[in-house]
Amino acid sequence: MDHHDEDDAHLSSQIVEEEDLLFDDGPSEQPSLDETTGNADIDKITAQHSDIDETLRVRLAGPSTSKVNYHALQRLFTFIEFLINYYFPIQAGMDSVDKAKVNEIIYEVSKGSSFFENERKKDNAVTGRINALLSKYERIKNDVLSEEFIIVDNMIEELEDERDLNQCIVHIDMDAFYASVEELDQPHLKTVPMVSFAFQAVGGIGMLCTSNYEARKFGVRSAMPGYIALKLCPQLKIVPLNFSKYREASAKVRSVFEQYDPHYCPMSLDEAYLNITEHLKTTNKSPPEVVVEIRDKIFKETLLTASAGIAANKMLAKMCTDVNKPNGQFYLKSELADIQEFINPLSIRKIPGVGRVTERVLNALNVNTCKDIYPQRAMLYKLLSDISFKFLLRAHLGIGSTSVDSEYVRKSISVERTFRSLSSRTDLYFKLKDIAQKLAKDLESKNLCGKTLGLKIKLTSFEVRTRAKTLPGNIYKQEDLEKYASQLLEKELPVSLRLMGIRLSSLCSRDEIDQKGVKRVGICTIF
Amino acid sequence: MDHHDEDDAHLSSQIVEEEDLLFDDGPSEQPSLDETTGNADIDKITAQHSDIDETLRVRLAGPSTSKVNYHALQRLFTFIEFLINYYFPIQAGMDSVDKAKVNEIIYEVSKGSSFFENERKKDNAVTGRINALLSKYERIKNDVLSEEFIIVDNMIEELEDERDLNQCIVHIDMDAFYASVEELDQPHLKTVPMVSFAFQAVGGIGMLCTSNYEARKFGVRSAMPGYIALKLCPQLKIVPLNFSKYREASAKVRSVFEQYDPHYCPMSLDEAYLNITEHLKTTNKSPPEVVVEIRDKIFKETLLTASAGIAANKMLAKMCTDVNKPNGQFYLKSELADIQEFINPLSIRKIPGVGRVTERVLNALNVNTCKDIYPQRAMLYKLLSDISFKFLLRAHLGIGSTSVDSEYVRKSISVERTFRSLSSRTDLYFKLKDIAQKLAKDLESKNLCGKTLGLKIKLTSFEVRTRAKTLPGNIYKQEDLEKYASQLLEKELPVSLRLMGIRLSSLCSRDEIDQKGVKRVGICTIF
DNA sequence: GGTGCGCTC
DNA sequence: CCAAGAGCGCACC
DNA sequence: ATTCAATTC
DNA sequence: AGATGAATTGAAT
Ligand SMILES: Nc1ncnc2c1ncn2[C@H]1C[C@H](O)[C@@H](COP(=O)(O)OP(=O)(O)OP(=O)(O)O)O1
Ligand SMILES: Nc1ncnc2c1ncn2[C@H]1C[C@H](O)[C@@H](COP(=O)(O)OP(=O)(O)OP(=O)(O)O)O1
Ligand SMILES: [Mg+2]
Ligand SMILES: [Mg+2]
Ligand SMILES: [Mg+2]
Ligand SMILES: [Mg+2]
Repeated sequence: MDHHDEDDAHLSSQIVEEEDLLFDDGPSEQPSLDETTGNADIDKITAQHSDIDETLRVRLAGPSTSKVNYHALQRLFTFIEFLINYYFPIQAGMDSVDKAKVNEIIYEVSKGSSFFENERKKDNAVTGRINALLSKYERIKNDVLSEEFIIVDNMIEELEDERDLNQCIVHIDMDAFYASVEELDQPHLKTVPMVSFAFQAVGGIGMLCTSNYEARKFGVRSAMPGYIALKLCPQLKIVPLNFSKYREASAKVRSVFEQYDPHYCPMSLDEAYLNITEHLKTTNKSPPEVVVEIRDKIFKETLLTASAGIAANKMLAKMCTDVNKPNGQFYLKSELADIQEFINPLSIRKIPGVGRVTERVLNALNVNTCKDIYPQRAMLYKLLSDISFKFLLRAHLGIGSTSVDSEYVRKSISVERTFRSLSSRTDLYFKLKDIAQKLAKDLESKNLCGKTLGLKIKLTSFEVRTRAKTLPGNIYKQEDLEKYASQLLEKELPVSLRLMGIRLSSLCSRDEIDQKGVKRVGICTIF
Repeated sequence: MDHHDEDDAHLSSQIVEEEDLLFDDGPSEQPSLDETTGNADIDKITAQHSDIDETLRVRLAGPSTSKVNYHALQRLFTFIEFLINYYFPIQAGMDSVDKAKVNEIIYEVSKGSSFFENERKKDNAVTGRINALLSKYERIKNDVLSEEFIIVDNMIEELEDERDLNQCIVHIDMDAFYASVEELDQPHLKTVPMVSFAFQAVGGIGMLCTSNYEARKFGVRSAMPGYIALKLCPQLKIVPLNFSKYREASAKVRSVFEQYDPHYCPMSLDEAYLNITEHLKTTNKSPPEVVVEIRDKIFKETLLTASAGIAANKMLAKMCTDVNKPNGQFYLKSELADIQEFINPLSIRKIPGVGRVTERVLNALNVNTCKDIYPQRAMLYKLLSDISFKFLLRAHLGIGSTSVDSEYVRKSISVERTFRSLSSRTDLYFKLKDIAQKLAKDLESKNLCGKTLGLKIKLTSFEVRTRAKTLPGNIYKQEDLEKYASQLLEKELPVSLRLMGIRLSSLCSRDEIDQKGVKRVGICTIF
């Protein structure tokens, strides 16, 4: 499991400013976008659907949630039902359209590739984990577990003490951020031709960073390789990234946040938490009215739309943002009953921190929606780690952190690159040098050094390995990074690689180290 | 009935270029838009709903169709139903929201005004007409009418001869035209604050010409007085008209039409028919592909969106445009079966030429949707005029004119003005002079003169009267217009008026008349 | 030909 | 308190 | 301290 | 044929 979000400890990956991801290596020709080749006999593929590898199919569909937006749908349903009853009682009938078709296409197009085989391996590993869990589950599922129920219920009481319903937390997330920024300069991308955005070009088009809502209708999503996106949507317009533009837009947005909460906590270029409790005292607007105002200012400032969630804590606020996603907001009142009503029907996948693997695991344990957590609590307590279990309990109770703070201490820094597969030691060492150089530059600009050096390699089979060494003192120079990384690499040879990366952790500011790299004793240390 | 559209005779009101509607009379202060006064206790009004005056309520709601878009809804239903069945079997329940509420508010706000009383009078008149029809209907409804069936079925055979399925007719209509043009210059109008557009200012805000789709959610429509729109939507942003901008945009759009059909037939600034049969021979694109291309060019040219319908004739094409209205298109294949399937479920109100009165009449005769026309054909034949009946038959059969031609001969020209009520003869004659002057100017610019002069007056009670006189020769000079109009007005005095207008018909070009105003003999006359 | 009405944008 | 303006067609007289 | 897997944007 | 990059956290060893 993960739960890097939502702890007392600071939210993970808070910043990720995605600086200079414009590469200086590799063949930097613009990928020819008119390459509308291989238009895919999609219908043929679609026809022959089989049920085997269903879980793989789902996994291959990528990490994005999709499925169904319960609350938004709920509103739609009531409105539709009203129309139906009011105007005519209608009866219809049809079968599958989108989701399954998209998954099927991705599956067929992927089949056979190294990537595919590696994914199959991972999938099998998950299946193994699940089976192990299930056999434990089988053993206990008929037990009464009265002791466990007591323990858990005490635990819940303790967690309840964490609950703070007095803060008004807002989560704001720009809609299709990079895509929308591009549309500002090229308004024709907004409509009929649907666009999306290439990340990098090694051989082909590379990976997509995001897609506009037009493209999403075709199943085109973040983190999808370009060539698959083109199968799903041959007209797809692909445009290269312009980080500086996104950073500019982000700065404008943040200047608005600043006005409502000077301690606002940015989570990425397009996303932040605000605690508007204090601001509310200065106005007689209601929370949703304030948030409309914020989004309005953002729009006036950038011509970009944002969505927002308003709730008692960060977890709930984030979940609320999803409810009315493009260009909408959702206000969850800080009442126990409202919170329960909101959380219960949601798929556990909507909990931030529950991804596709955790979802599969929990589904196997008959936990599909948040309301399923409570009746299964004793069983989950026995099967999951303490941290994971408490994470789920908090989610089910709608309890989360309310601390919104812009202070941020980086814990690691890294550079990694994918390339056409290499095996020769000289080629590898050459690449490694580039990577070390880039990392050294980054360390320089951030005035950082670190004691733990990590090497990451990805085999051509997509298997990933990491090796690390904690050194006696802090390093930051290119030559040091290269030297220790090379030592780690040496032990892995011979290998055929498609990626290498270097990471430095156990960081500290260079101002704090003496010449030998040993960290000076902090002034405020306790002796 | 009407049926000015869809005949062999040219489509009515083809042009209506809405020239210089910027008034030179009346107090031309900009209406104070911040006048957010009288914010309406809407909920109070809404609470006390009663069923009396239901038809009046509907009438007061204004002429726009609204109700329900069957085909669009059908698609929505099937998709929603799929989601429901696929993800969870849900049951909901709710009551009235929009339509009824809007009608109720309009009704309550209008009640008591002169306008309201006049509308009530008209409504009663329609009720009377319907009752007369119904008593005829009662007498014959149990007859077998076998003769009539035979006659009608022969008529249908004849009409079938008119059917031409070999043309590809496209109807294109810009979305929320004036509103969208304004949004180009003021993009912030696009979203949260909803906008709409004032026509004229006498005392208050005047009439709205159109509203953007945001405003339509509140029930704000074309031809609604501003003060009612503000009750429905107090945040409504009202902006004055800028005809020159709309004309510019229209010209750009038409330049696109020109490329696909040089004989395209504009029906208004934002609307035209094209016959793309010839164009299709020059490409291997399908009709919908060509239309996507057209709409795409329009967008690239103007940044405005258009909707389109593609079908075998003008009537069907126009109906198709409505199916996917904002920014969409619908292609109806030119197959008998498809046409029937398309037409049958539609409300008769969707037939262009069937307005709110005809709808009420037909509903009273148990004709609600187009498919009801056929079984009722003998009855309708006996109750309606030959022209009206044939009009309905054609609509039901999906038969319509395919002639698309830009030639246009104007049949009348007029100027009319509303003002704060006047009664004194001197005031009235003074106004009449202004009107005559404006008409003389228009006649000058179009090089026209005419033989029939009409006076239109609207009493303060909203009762409208027209008087006309056909003169021995053609006139066009301000003094002549004024003289004859004054003679007609004189006979009506004393009256208290809110509008006067002068119309000239039986037109001909000034080049064709001799000095006495008598039309010269046409060169091509047959003797 | 004159008048009223319905329809369209 | 507050409901447009331009144009066309049909029905009836 | 090391490694791997999961998660997020 | 073609499947990112930066960062965090948790679990296991
Ligand atoms: N997997 C990824 N790899 C690289 N960049 C990503 C990835 N996912 C998202 N991003 C970048 C591009 C996005 O525009 C930006 C913000 O992400 P996110 O808020 O999740 O989606 P989005 O803003 O594009 O759409 P939306 O928020 O409307 O769903 O972060
Ligand atoms: N009484 C009226 N009814 C309709 N339109 C009118 C009226 N008076 C003036 N207009 C003008 C304003 C409109 O923008 C323009 C085109 O009308 P129309 O195509 O019916 O609506 P629209 O283009 O505003 O919206 P949409 O076509 O999306 O329904 O004609
Ligand atoms: Mg976003
Ligand atoms: Mg985001
Ligand atoms: Mg329009
Ligand atoms: Mg129109």
